[in-house]
Amino acid sequence: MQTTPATLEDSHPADICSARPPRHPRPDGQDRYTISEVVACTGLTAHTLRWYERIGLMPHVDRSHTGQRRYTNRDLDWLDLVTKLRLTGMPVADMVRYAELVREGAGTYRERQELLEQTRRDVLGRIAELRETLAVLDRKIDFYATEGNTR
Amino acid sequence: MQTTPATLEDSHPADICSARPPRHPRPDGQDRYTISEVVACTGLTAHTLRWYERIGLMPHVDRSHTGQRRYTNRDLDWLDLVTKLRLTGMPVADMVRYAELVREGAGTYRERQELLEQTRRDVLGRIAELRETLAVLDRKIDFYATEGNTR
DNA sequence: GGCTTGCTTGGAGTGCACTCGAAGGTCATA
DNA sequence: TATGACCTTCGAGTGCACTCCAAGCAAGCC
Repeated sequence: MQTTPATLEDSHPADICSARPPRHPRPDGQDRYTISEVVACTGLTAHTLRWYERIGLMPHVDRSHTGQRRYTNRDLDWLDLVTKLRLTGMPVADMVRYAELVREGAGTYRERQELLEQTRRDVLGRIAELRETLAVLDRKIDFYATEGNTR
Repeated sequence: MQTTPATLEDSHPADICSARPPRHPRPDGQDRYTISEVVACTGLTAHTLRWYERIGLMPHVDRSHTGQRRYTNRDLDWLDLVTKLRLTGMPVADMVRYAELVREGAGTYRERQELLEQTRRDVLGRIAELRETLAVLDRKIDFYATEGNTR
């Protein structure tokens, strides 16, 4: 697929197996973001970020010497995935399950694949539903545009 | 647009302005469904149907001489629309607003049109998001399929 | 030292969309 | 006429995904 070695997949729970255009605010090596920086670049709230960690949806985030969270680029990528999955309507519990599988290492590849394939089917179904709804909306909008202008 | 006269649009709050393939269980005239019949053909629960009425999301449903609900084909069409709008993620409060506009009559055509156009934009955005997510899922699934098989 | 800003924790609270329960009335069939 | 399924109302309860709060620690600055 690409150059990312499989070991990288398991070296840290963040599960970066396919590179996006890596628009990280800082290059790897200088990536120690405070929670408010992560808030600024993800749009999530600090409350939500801490809550994600509490429920096991985030791999354990690194801390500063005073105990404050320091997020990495990898954490940002993970949050990006979580955000996308959330948009599909995937329940948080299922995402936690996926996070657990990632933590368990390479032995769970098959199960992860199945989970994502199920999600993929859900997304396709959802898109189909939305298309149908769009058709209804278009008919109604057309009606209002036509009838609304003739009276 | 089609043969449905504009007056029909306002004759009853159900707002049937664009005909779907009218797959109604019974022809107009014999359309007096009990709540459990509506449950069977919409997939909504009786609780939800009563609740929709309580919060003003349903036009007032006809009653039998003993006070039991009797739904019409028009009510079924309205529920179909509501179900579709719900799938778009539209908040119930917004749907109630739309229902109010329908109840107010033809004078609200423009506002209804704007509301639906906004919804339309939301749906398009949602589809775009889902497509992006789909791309990420495909890349990840591909990774698991490839890496998973070589180990 | 005092002030402000930003962070920590655990637990409690919120808003949405249902979902259920209790108490009782109605209706078709045996 | 009696049984049981089905209906009514209103109010309370549930589950999810946050969202907020209080109390307290730490760092930077005047």
